[in-house]
Amino acid sequence: MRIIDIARIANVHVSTVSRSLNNSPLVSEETSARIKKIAEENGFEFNASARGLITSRVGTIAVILPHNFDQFPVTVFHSELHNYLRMILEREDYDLIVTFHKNRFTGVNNIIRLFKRKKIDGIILIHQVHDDETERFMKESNIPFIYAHYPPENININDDVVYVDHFHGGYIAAEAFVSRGILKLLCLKPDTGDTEYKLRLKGFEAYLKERNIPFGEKDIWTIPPTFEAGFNEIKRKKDEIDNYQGLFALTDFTAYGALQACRESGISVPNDLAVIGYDDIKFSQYISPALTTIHQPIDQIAKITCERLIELIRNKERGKKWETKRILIKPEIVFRKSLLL
Amino acid sequence: MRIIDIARIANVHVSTVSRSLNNSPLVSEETSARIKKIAEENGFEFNASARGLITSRVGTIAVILPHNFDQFPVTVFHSELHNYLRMILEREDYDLIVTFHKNRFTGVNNIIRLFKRKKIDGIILIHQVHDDETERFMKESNIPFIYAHYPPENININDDVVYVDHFHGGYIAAEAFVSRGILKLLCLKPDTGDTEYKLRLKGFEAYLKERNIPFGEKDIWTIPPTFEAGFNEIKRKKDEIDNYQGLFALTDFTAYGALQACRESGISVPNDLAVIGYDDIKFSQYISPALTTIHQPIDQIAKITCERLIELIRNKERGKKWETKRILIKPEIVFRKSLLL
DNA sequence: ATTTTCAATACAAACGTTTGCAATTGAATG
DNA sequence: CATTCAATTGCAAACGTTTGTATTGAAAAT
Repeated sequence: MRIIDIARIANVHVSTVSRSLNNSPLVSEETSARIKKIAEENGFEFNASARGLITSRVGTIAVILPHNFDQFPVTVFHSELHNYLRMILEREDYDLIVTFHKNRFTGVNNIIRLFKRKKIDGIILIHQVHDDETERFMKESNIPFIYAHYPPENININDDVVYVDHFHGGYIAAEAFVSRGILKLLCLKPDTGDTEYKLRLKGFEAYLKERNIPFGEKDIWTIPPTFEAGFNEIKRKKDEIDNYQGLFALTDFTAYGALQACRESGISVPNDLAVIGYDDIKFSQYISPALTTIHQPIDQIAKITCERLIELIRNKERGKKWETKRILIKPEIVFRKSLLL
Repeated sequence: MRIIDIARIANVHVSTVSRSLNNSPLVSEETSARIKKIAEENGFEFNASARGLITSRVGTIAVILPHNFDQFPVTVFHSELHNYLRMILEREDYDLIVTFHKNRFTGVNNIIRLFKRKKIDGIILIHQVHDDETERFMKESNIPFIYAHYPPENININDDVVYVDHFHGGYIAAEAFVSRGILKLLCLKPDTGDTEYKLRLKGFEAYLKERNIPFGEKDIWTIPPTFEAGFNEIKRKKDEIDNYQGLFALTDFTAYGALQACRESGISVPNDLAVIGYDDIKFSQYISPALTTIHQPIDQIAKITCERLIELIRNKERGKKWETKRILIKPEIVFRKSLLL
């Protein structure tokens, strides 16, 4: 069923059908109603190829993921984010293509390729695109795009971005400890140097400084962001642990490792050592003891990102110039067993 | 850059360029080489819309997921599967559109809609499509499709399917217990009635029967497939647990709950009670004690599914009739702490 | 009664490919 | 030297839309 078939049935020209189905005001009410009825009855759907050929609008949004596919906890986070994005864009009738920045086999830049081939309507970047080629391409081809989740420190000042306030996350973690009289604090920090981790730590330190609570370099242990690293570090430095009352793990997964090491070493959580994680991966509520942690509002990130991107796409369609926006989401702490409310 | 631009540079007709870039034998070696060089230099990509308009082949495969999006462990499994699928199809230069069977807001059947609009090349179904409308549509429109992961009992005998041998999974679980002299066995079975669970149980029972090991209705506890249900059931029937030496949880997540209940109830795993789960979700290696479980070879499922689907697509393109195939993958047991090797 | 205006509709070109068929080569055959 | 043939290449229609412009007919303005 094509619009020309509908045209024949309705006894009008194809262009009238096209206009009707696209809600153009250039068709009379009755004609349009008649056409829409016929289309409805026949389960008509536009041929996206034909349409895309002319309009370059194909009803598809691309999500670009970073390439650390096999780093387990990262994957969980991205999958969740992706699921939410899909749910939201479903409502708007957009399809979602998920891809990595570069094809690992051919080395081809997927963003550029996708856009050339399919005329993607918009792009959601879940990681920083560091290379100039891509950035230039996106700017030149005027594709609406938005960064999601990553802190804007890494991103061009003029790009749109929706991000979580990692500084604040660290800040409220410190607050949670201190307000409970837990003052001798230790931090497990990933060694990957990502900005988000740095910000979490800065927020943490900022609060402690405000309250004049001693916290220095020696209280920051830098390790890989893995279960194993968390486990080993706590086991290895078991003796030093006795000096601390609270542990802030900058990612949940390290916290799990630490928790296990504590159990095996006879350190009672939260009595001997209170623990706060960061991320609120779904498993954190099932681990034992259930982890108190800073919740990353994935659903919010997804929702706001989509809304903003769709706004950008609409702006572009109307040829409207737009301001870039940086939208900030405040994380919250969720209390469980590893640090009681 | 369009093929006509390349044609001008190469001083040939567009049709020659098209044929060259599509590896048609109707172009001489030198001409073709010249054309390909120019295309390469200019970073040429076909316009998928124009191409799709004619060929109905757009380089897109759709993955249809079930709608239990928010059931956590299910999501993890699907996300992993999806990730693998993406990796593999990336190599073949297919894009992946992920969608649910029906749009939850509009009620529109996404499979039918997608195919009408975009002329999807092939479909991977991660759940059973129960409704006749979809099934009829797929058959009539001759779309290559394949079921992945679900047991073929639910699926039309004439459809392609790649699935895991759940029966065998149950069988080797029983074998693992029995060969270690653990004979008084309990099974935690999900109450959802999915065929895969039934098969796992059947395999389990089959082995026990072979060995004349008593195992009856009272040894099967039927509960929701959740962490909480596993936890509560064990806590509630704590006294009865003393009669058992081994627990087979038909899904890892229930096993996690059971493990936690054991810890809180002073039941030592694996000494008092050995535990085997099913799925091998990534977390099973981090839970404490690490879970011995039946591994679902997600990577294999993904790989084989893709290979077969691509074969189906090729067959269709060549107008070849093909036999349907049912491909079976054997799961394996992975030993950790909850039942020692 | 004639012209102007306007809403509604029709016409036709364009989007970038693919592909059956025709035309052109140059060489091989009779 | 005329003919056949195969290998290349060119031509043009087709795919299903969108959209600027032209046409229509009737109402409004002169």
